Amino acid sequence: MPSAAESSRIPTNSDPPRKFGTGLKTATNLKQLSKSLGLSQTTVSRAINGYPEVKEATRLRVQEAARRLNYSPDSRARGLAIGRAMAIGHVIPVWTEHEMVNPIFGDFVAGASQCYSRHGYDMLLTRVEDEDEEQAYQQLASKGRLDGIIVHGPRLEDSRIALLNSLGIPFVVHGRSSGISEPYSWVDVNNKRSFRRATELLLDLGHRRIALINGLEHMDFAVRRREGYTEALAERGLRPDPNLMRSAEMTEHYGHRETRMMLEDQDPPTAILVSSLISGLGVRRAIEEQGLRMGHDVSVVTHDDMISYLTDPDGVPVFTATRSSVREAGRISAELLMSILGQPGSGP
Amino acid sequence: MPSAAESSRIPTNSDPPRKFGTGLKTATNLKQLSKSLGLSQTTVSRAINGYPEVKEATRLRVQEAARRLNYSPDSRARGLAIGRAMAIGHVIPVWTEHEMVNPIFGDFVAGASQCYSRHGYDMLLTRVEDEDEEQAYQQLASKGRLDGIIVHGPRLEDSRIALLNSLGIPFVVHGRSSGISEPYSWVDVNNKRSFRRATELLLDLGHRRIALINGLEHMDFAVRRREGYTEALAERGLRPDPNLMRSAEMTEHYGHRETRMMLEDQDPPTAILVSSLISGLGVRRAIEEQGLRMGHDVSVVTHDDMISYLTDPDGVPVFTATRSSVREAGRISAELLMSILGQPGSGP
DNA sequence: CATGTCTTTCAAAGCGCTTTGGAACTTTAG
DNA sequence: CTAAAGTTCCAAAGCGCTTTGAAAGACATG
Repeated sequence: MPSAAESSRIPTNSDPPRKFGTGLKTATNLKQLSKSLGLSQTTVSRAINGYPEVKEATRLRVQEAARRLNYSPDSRARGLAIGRAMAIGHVIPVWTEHEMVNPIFGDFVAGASQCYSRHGYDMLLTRVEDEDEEQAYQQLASKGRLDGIIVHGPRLEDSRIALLNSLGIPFVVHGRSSGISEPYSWVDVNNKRSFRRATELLLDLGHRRIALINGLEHMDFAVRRREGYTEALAERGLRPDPNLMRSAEMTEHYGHRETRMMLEDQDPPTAILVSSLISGLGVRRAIEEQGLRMGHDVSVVTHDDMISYLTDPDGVPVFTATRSSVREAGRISAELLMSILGQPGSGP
Repeated sequence: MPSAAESSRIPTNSDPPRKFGTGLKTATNLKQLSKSLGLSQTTVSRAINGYPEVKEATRLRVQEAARRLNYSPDSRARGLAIGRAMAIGHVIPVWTEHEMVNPIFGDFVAGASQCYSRHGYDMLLTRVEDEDEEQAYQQLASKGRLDGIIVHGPRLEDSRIALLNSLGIPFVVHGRSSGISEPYSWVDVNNKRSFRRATELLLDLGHRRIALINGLEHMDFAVRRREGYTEALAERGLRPDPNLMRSAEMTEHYGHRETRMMLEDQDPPTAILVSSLISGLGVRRAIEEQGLRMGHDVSVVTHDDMISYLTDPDGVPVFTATRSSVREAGRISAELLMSILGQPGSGP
C-alpha cells in the first residue's frame, strides 16, 4: 500500500545540541522540552510567555517541567524572533579611561545594573577606540545585540549624539553636551549651579582668592563647573585669576601638586574649590604638608560624587562638599532608557 | 507552456527589517547585500568570513559593498548559526557591591575590555542576587549569550566554582578560593606572600606592635593576607594581638575609625598594615589628626592595588606599599579565558 | 570534440525561538 | 440534531546567519 515515496527523515536538531567547545553539559531547548511534555512547541512557548490561550493546568505543567529541566530560552534565538535584544550597551570611550571609568563608572554601573536586572535586561560593556568611533557605534547598532545605549563622559558638542540620533537607536547621555541643538535624553547633576553656589558660599565667608581645581576642560561637566564658578565671581565684580584655575585629570596626585604650587606662590588662595573628592584628598595632603589646617587657614569645598567607598556613612563629611550620587544617576539613567524603550517618545 | 503550478512567492524578509521600536534606520542584512551585488548569500558570507573558495576579485567587491552599505552581520543570528556568542560575562554578585565593584572593578574591567575588543569579544555585565545564585548561573549558561565567565570576588570555598565546573562553561576566577579541590583557572596576586613580606619588613624595622586593617574576612583574599601577617609574626615568636586586627569593608571611613580607636588605646600600635589604599587614606587622616606623623611616630604599609587615579604617576609613592596592578590582572584574566576558549585545556 | 578535474557559485537545511493561520475538539445556540 | 461559536492545540513560516551537497563554468587532456 505505501507508495514509493518514503518520506526521508530530515535530520533534526533535538539530538546534538553541543555547546561550549568542551561541551560538557548540554542545555535543554524548546523542542526537547515540548517533546518531553507531549505538547507542541507553540503551546509550550505560549505557556511560558503567558499567553491567554493556553489552559491553566497546561501552563502549570509546562512551568514545572521547565524548572525541572532547567530550561531557559536561548536569548539569541529569542531576540532574533522578537526583534529585541534585551540588553543595554554602555560605551567606554578609551579617552575617558582614567577620568571616567575609574572613580565614577563602577558606581554608575552598580546603580544601572540594578534597574536592568529588574527589567530582565543585560548590560553590555564595549570599549570604543576613538579613531573609528562612528563605525563602532554603527556596528553596535546593526549587530543587533543592543536595544539601547548609555553614553558616558560627553565632551563639548559631542559628535556621538548626532550620530546616535541619526542611527535611530535609543540612548541616554550621562551628563550633557553643550552646543548640541538636537533633542536627546540626559541625566546629569546641575554642575553649573552647584559650583556657583559653592563659590557664593565661599564669597559670603569673605574669601576673595578662591582657587578652582577642575577636571579636564574638554569634558562637558568641567566646563559647566567653571562657568558656575566664574559667574559667581563676576556677580561680585571679581575677575577670575587664571593662576588660580587648574584643569587636568582628577587624580589624587594632581590635587596635591597644584595645591602645593599655589600655596607656595606669593598671594596664595584662601579657599579652594575642588572638582573631585579624589583630588580633594590630594588637596588636603598638600595643605597639611605645609603645616596649614583645612578650614582654618584654607577653606576647601569639593564636589562629592558620593563614591560609596569614600563617603562617610555616618554623614559626617570629611570635607565641606556639594553632593551628587553617581549610583543614583546610574539608576535614573537606566530607568529613563527603559521608559524610552517602552514607547517612542523623547525627553529632557 | 507553463504548467499549472505557479510557484507562489513566499513572503521574504528583505523588505521589512524594522528595528528599535521607533525604527528609524534599518540595518542592512545579508540578503539585501547579496542581492545588491547579484551574488548568493553563501558567496557573500564566505567572502566576508575569509573562506578560500571565493575569487579574490569577488571578495574585494563584497568587502567594498559591505563597507559602503554599513553592513555588519547580526551577532545573534551569527551566534545562533555558529554556536558561539562572542561575549564574555562578568558577574557581579551583589554582596561584593561595595567591596569589589567600586575600587577594583573599574580598573579590572578596563584591562579586560582591552583584550576583548582585540579579539572581537563583547563584555556582558550581570548582576546576580545571592539568593538564586545557582539558578542565575544556570541561566547565563543556557541563555547562550556567553562563551565564558569571569568570576569576581571569590569567597572561601566558593560554591560557584563547583557549579560552573559542573555546568561545563569555561571560566576564570579573579582571585582564588581556598578549600576548593577541583581544578579551575585563576589569576591572582600572591596576597599571602605579599603581606608576609610587608610584615617582615616592619618587624625588621623593630616594630613589635603591628596592626592589621584588613578587608572582610569572608573574602578569600582577606584571609590570605591575614595568614601572611600571622605567619610572619609567628616566625618571630610573636602572637598576633586580636586588638590589633580589624576586618571590614575597606572604606576610607573604616580606616580612619579603626586607626583612631587603636591610637587612643593605651599600648597603641607602632606600625599599621593596611589592606587597601582607600582605607590607607583614612589611616593617614587619623594619624595626622592625633598630631602624629606617618613614618615617624607610626609606620604604615598599605597594599596598593594601583588604582590608576590614586597612584602617583611620578612613582613617588604616597605610602610605603606592596603592589599589584588590577588593570593588569584584568588583562591577564581575559587573555587566559580567551586561550581556554581556544582549546579545551585547563590551567593554573 | 568528448571527457575529466578544479574552481566558483548556488539552493536549501538548520540554529532555537515566536507567531500566524487553521485544524480538531467542546460547548452553546437554533 | 445540526450549525455556530469557543477553546485548545498544532504545523510551518520566518528572524539573519552559516554551511553542506551539488550544480555550473572554466580549463586542460586524450
